[in-house]
Amino acid sequence: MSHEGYDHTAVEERWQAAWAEADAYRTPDEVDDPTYVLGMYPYPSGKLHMGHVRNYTITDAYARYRRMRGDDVLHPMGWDAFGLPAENAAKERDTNPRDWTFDCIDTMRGQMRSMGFGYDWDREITTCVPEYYEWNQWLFSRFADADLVERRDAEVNWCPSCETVLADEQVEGDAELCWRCDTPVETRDLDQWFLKITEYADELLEAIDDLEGWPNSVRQMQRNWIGRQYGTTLDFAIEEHGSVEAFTTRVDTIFGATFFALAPDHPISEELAEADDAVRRFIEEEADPDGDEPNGVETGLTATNPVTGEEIPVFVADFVLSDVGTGALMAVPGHDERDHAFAEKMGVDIEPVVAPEPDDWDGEAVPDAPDVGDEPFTDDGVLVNSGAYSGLDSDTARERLTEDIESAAESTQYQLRDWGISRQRYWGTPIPVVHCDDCGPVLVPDEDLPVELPEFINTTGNPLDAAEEWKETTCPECGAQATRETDTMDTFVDSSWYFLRYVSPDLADAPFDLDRANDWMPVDQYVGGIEHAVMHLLYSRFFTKVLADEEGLEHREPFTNLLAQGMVQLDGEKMSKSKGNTVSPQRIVEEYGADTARLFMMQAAQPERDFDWSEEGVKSTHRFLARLSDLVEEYAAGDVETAGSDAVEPGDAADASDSSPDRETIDEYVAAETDAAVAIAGDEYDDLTFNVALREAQDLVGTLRSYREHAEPHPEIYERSLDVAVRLLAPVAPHLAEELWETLGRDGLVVDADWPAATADRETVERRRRLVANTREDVRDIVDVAGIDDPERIDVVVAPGWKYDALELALDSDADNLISELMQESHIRERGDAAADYGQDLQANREALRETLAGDDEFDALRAAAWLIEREFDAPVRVERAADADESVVRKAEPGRPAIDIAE
RNA sequence: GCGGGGGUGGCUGAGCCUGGCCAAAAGCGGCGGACUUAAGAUCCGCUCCUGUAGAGGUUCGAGGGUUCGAAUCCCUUCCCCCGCACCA
Repeated sequence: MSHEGYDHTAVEERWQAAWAEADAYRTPDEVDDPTYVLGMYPYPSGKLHMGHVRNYTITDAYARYRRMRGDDVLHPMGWDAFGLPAENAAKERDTNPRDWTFDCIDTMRGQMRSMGFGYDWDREITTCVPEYYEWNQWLFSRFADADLVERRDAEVNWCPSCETVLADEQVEGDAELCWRCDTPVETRDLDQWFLKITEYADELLEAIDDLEGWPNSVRQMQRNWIGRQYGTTLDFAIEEHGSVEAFTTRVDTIFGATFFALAPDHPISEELAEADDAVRRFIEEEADPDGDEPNGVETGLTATNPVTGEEIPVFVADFVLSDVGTGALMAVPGHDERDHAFAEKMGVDIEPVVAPEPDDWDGEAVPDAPDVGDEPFTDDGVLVNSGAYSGLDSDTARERLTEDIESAAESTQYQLRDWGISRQRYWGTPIPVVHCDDCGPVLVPDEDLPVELPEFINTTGNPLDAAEEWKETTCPECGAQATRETDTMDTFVDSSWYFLRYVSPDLADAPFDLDRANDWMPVDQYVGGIEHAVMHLLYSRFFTKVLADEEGLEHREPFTNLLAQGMVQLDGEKMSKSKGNTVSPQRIVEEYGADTARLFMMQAAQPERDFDWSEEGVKSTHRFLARLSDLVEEYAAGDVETAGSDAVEPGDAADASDSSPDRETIDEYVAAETDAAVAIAGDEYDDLTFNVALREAQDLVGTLRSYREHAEPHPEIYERSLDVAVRLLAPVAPHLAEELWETLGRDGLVVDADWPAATADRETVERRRRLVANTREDVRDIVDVAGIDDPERIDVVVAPGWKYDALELALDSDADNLISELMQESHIRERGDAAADYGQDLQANREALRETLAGDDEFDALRAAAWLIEREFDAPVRVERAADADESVVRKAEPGRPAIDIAE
C-alpha cells in the first residue's frame, strides 16, 4: 500500500465541484426555522489569514454537524466591504476603492471555496453595493423618524495633512501621530451625526444578564463599556458664576468636601482663562489629562457647599474630565484617592467624615473619626463630623441628603456615549442628508434612495468634497439649491444589521423580509474574534432593539450563542504581518490540503483558547488523514481479509465454556467502541468542543487499524465502523470524508448523510475503558516488575459473584458494622475466611467504595479487550470467571480489578 | 486600581463545573524495538523516583483550610494574559 498520502488537491477540487453542482449548501426561503450559524463577515483586505480560517472552520464544522443531525441550516457569508484601507490601497495602486475591493473579494471567495467552507453563496452580501447600502440610508431615516438621530458639535481627531478625521485607533503613540503620515493629530470641532444609543443604555445593560449563551468576558466588557452609575447631582454656587452642577456617587461625604474642581474645558474655566493669566497658562500649557500626576491651579474663587454653607476653594484641575459626570466635582480628599493626592499636593484640608462601621455597631452611635491624613478611607461606613447626619450609615445618608438638599436629585450617569457615525471619507455609505440654506439639514426622501457614491477622485481630502457635481443638488423640501452631506457612515453601521440581510439578500423594497426574519432570527451560533466584544456586538444589539421597537422585528437580541474564538499564534505570539510571523493558509492548503489545515486547527485546542500553530502538528494531522484514507481504500479494494460469512454476529456472545478470547469478542469490542465514539463525539460537537470530539474519531481510527492488523475483521462491523469514522470526521474534514464515503459505496453526499445512530451510556463506556486500561497497565507492571521476558500465558480472572454482591451491599449500607451485615447473607457467609477478609477490606475503605460494572459486564468487557493484551505481549490470554479458575488466583480478584496470573 | 481568563509532567494541552476509577488523556519531542539494503513512512513499547506480581514515594504556581480522600472545593498569596480606567 502507498504511504504517499492521498492527492488532496485532486480530492478537494473534485468535491468542491460536486458540492457546487449539487447546490449542497443552499438554504431555500421556504424552510421554517433553520439553525442559523454565522461567522463574522470579513473585511476584504486581500487574503484570508489563519484567524479567518479558524473562525470559519468553527462555523463550518458546526453547520455541517447540525445538518447531519437533520437541521435545516442557514450558513451564509458576506463582505464588510466599506472602509478606509480600500481608499489608501486605491491611491497607492492608482486604481479606485471599488475595483480594489472587488478584486480582494474575488480572491478571498476563492480561498474560502478552496477551504471547503459550505456557504449558501446565493445569499452572499456585499456592503459596498448600492443595493445594500441604500438600506443603511433607509435605516438612518427610520432612526431619524424615531428621534434617534442627532446632529451636533463634536471633538474629533483630525490629521491636517490627510485632511480627514481619524478614529481613536488610528492615532498612534503618546505623541498622537497620524498612523499614515506621522503628522501630529489635532482635535477639531465638527458637526457630526450621532445615533442615540444612550436611549437604549438601560436595556442594553440589563439584558446582558439574560445572554447566557455569551462568554462572561464579553458580557462584562459590555457592562463596563455602558458603565451605569447611580449617584446624585447637586449645585454648588460659585461666586460671580452662579450655580454649577456636580455629580457624585458619594454625596454621603459632602461634609468633607474641602475643595471644588472644574475641568480645564469647562465653560467656567474657559471664562476664567480670559481674565486670569494663571488659569489660562494652566489650561494651555500645564494641563496634562493623560499624565499620572494630578495638576491644577487655584482660581481664587470659592464655591458654597449646599449643605454646610461653607466656602471652599475652586480649582481648575486636569484630572477632571469634561465628559465624565458634569465636568465639575466636589472633592473629598478624606475619602477619595485622587482627591487625596491632589489635596496633599496643593495643601488643601483633608477631613474625615466617614468612619469604618464598627464590628459591634448598634446602628446609632457615632464612631471615632478615622485618620485620613496619609490614606483616604474610601469604603462606605458610618458618618462622622456631619452635623445631623452623623451616625447614619452611608446608604441612608445618601438617600437623606439627596432628599434634603434643594438642588440635589438622584441621577444616573453612563459611560456610554452616543455613537458618532460621521466619517469624512469616501468609501462608505453617504449619509442621506441635503443641506439647504433655508431649511437646514433635510433627509433625502425614501424614494430618492439610494444616494449613490460618485466616481472616486484621487485627492488629499475627502473625495466627496471634491465631487462638485455630485454635491450640488436641490432641497427636497423647498427645491432651492442645496448641497449634499459629504460625510459617510461608520462601517459599523453596515455590520449592525447584516445578519438580517442574509434572510432575504435580494429584497428590493425593504432591508429584510420581516416575516422570515421573525422566523429565522436570532442567530443561533455566532462566532468571531474577541476584538468585536464591545463595538460591533453592542451596536448590533442596539440596532436589533430599535428594529424591534420601530419595524416589528420580534426579537430584541440578535445572537443567542456567541463564541469568541482564540488566536492562532506562532511561538506564543500573535501572528501579524508587521512581525512577519504569519503562516499562509494558501501554502498550507497547497502543501497539506484544506482538510488537514481544518482538522489540525480544530483538534489543537478548544475553540475559545489561543493555540500555537505547529508545523509538526500539521504534519501529524496530515499523516492521520493519509492513514485513514489508506484504511478505507484498502478495505474497499478487497485487500482486507475478512471473516467468512459463518462469523458469529455481534451480541451473539460466544458460549461461556469457550474462555479464550475469540475473534468474535474482538468484533464486540470494536462495535462497542464505535458506538461509544458516536455518542461522545456527538455530545462534544453539540458543545463545540471539537478537540474532544475529534479525539474520539481519531482514536476510533486507531482502533480500526489495530483490528485489521490483529484479526480478520468482521465485514459488517468493520465496514460500519469505517463508515462511522468517516461521518464523525465529515464536519471537519469534509473533502476526504466525501471521497471515502464514495469509496465505501455509499449513496449521495456525506454532507447530506445522517449522523450515525448509536446508543451508549457515557458512564458505562468510561468504566469499561477504565477497567481495560487499568488491567492492561497492571499486566505491564507485573511483567516489568517481575522481569518476565516472554510470558507463556496470561490469565485474567473476574471476581466471584458474591464479591459484587458484597460490594453492592456495602455501598447501600449505612450500618456501623458492615461485616455483620454481610454475614447475614448466607451466600456470602459460606465463603468463610475469604468473606471475612473481603468484608474487612470493604469496611476499611468504606468511604472510597465506588460502583463498578456488573460482574458479567466486566467479564464481557475484558474478554472483548483480551486481544489488545495478546497483541501486546504476544501470549495467549484467558479471561475466566472465578468458578473456572484456581482458588489461589481468584482470591486476589475484586470487582473492578480482576486477578492476573502470568505463566512464564 | 476594577473586571474577566489563566498558571498541570521536556513542550503543547485535556482533566477542575459534578472530589475518589488521576502519576494525570492525546499530540509533539526524546529513547528502545519491529519492518527496511538504508532513509522515510508504519507498527509495538518506554519517557517523575524506587521496586524480581499489579507496590511504595514525591508531583498539577506557592501557603493554609475543608474532607476518610484534593489537580479538582474554600481562603490567602505570587506570576502571566485580556478588557476598562485620573469615571467624580
